Amino acid sequence: MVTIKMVAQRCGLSVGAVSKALNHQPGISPEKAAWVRQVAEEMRYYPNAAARTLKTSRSNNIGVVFQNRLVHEYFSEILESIRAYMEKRGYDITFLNDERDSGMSVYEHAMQRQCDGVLIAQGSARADLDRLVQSDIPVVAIDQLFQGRTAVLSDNADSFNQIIDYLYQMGHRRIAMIHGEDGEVTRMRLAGFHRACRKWGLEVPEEYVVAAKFQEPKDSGLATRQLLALKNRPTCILYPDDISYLGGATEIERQGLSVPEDISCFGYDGIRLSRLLRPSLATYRQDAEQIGRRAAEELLLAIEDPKCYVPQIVTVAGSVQPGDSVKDLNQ
Amino acid sequence: MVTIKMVAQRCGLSVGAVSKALNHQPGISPEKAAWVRQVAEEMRYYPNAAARTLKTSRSNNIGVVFQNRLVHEYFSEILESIRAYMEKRGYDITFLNDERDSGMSVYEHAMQRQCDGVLIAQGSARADLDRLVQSDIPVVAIDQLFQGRTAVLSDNADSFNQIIDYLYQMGHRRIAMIHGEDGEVTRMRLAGFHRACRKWGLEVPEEYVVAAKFQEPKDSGLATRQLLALKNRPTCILYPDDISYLGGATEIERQGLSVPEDISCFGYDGIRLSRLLRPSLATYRQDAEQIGRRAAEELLLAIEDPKCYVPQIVTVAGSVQPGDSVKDLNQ
DNA sequence: CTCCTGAGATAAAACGTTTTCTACATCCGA
DNA sequence: TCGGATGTAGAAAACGTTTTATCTCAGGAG
Repeated sequence: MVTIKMVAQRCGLSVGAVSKALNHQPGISPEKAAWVRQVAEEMRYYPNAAARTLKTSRSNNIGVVFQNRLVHEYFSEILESIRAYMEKRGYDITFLNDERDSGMSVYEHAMQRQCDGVLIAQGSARADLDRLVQSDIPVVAIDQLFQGRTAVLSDNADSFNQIIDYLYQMGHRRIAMIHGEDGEVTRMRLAGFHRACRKWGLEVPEEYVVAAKFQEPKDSGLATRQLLALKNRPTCILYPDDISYLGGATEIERQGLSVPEDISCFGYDGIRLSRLLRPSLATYRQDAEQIGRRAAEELLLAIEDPKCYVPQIVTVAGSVQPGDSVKDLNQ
Repeated sequence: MVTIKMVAQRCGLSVGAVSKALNHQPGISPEKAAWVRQVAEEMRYYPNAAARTLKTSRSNNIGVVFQNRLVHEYFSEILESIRAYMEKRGYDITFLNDERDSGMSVYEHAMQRQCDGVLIAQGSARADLDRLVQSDIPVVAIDQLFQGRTAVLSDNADSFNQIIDYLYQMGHRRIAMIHGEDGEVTRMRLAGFHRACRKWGLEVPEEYVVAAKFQEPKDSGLATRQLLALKNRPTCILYPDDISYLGGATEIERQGLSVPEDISCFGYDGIRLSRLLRPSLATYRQDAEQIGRRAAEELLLAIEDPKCYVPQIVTVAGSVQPGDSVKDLNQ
């Protein structure tokens, strides 16, 4: 490790002078400063992160709490987007885990590592997060709303406006919805769904709305069976995510039916795979890349000027991705 | 932030004494030490990571270099497994990026952050990694071989032993293989494929082996078209990964053929999705969870006793996951 | 010629730990 | 009773920075 002391020695200057030069601070002549910077670069000097953090209490490190949702493509994309953006801005990212043996909370973990800010991209464990959210560490949440904190998410309500528009134009009038666990996202989606249906004058029998879990093909399979058993069967089923659709499709086939001939299906997320399936999956594509980037941007704003930062709810537009899983009933 | 000084003050002891108590070091009476620890816990004291790192030059932080493969389920699973294990062992993980604006290499980045060790889980950018690999930072690589460094990967050669056994028993004699980019993994797989075919006396015409890229449906689609155009068409096609299979399946359907009636297909990886497809995908399931865990274990061994650690190549067993995409030709 | 000003540089403190070195009792054996 | 172990505690240095306060030395004004 080459330290600032070595650079100072080589330059024949004091440590303080070198520090000023490297940080572009006054108190050293511009020419000498430039020279020092050049020498430092040649020596491949990079300031020790720990020392700098200790002194300045800024770590250039942001924490991400992610739970185990890493394996869902939608979240992976978000994380990748965050990573790429933060990297460009000179920040590292560290996973913040709650389940440590030591009874450390996420908040304490973040404090201990002196994270400049934290991104929350998970649903459960609210209790543990509260402490963090109420602290004065800058926080931005994804797909989740916290009092007084910025949240970034798809326009879940409006998405159903687009979706129902699309389905209506395809001639669908009996549309059922399988939704995920309760939470802001689900509530927004349900509201959007009902509003959009009302707009077109579509009736939504109570039994057309059935609960399942996100990303659980088995659950959505069960829900699908329920819907298929109805006397007045829907012509189209909306799934809470693309993976759930796969569970539904399995069930549909098991009943001797086929997509989209006997029943149409519509996903959510628009993971890469949806386009590769046969029939290709009509779905609502969430712009994960954008969601991640916006979240990162907001967090940096909050970090750089906490006093002036005003929290807000940022919605990111997605779009209907047409596909063969929805039959055109007009023909 | 509650510091050790506050704890010392509260206990009426010196900072040094408290430090010894907390770290279970001699030089303080056991009873008093226990009491100090209790007080510290009550005060919710957690040692400042930066200060500790600065002093001890151990960060309890390990670097992971991951490129943009985050969005591939196989790698996501590995990462998640690593994360879970490291967390249990009290380590945090930080992404190490090469592409920083500052001309910092991965090595310098790891040094700057004082990473106790680094996990490499990517393919390209060898040049940049060399410096890291040749340093004396503990390193473990996944799916990649470095001179004198531990590598963890599936038994790519033996996997084809199992795969060909399975296919042979299903009556297949003409088996084609689409493989990914050149590299250890691909080389091992090709060798294993040829060896297994020889074992069963299967002839492998040159045109049965065609190159594509990993995780690129379009590429594998092209390769598939090539294979389908052969006079002596194979009865089964092996794909470099499950996602590539999807590209192949699209092409097969486009030609008016169907899986598995006209041609059987076999994937690689065994991502969750493979079981949800219809027809379900026969594939080789890599034990990503185990791969991640073993890599993490090895890295910690290397960290804890660098002198005694001996690098090795760790192969993790996977298994054939049968599926409907392979037709039983015996019937 | 002296005094003041201000720029440019240094010295030193501080951040929160760990660790080494030193000091002080206490206890035991002679 | 005294000297030397022994065990417990404190003081202080160090890790590599940043930052504040202090110093030095020109140069210009009076």
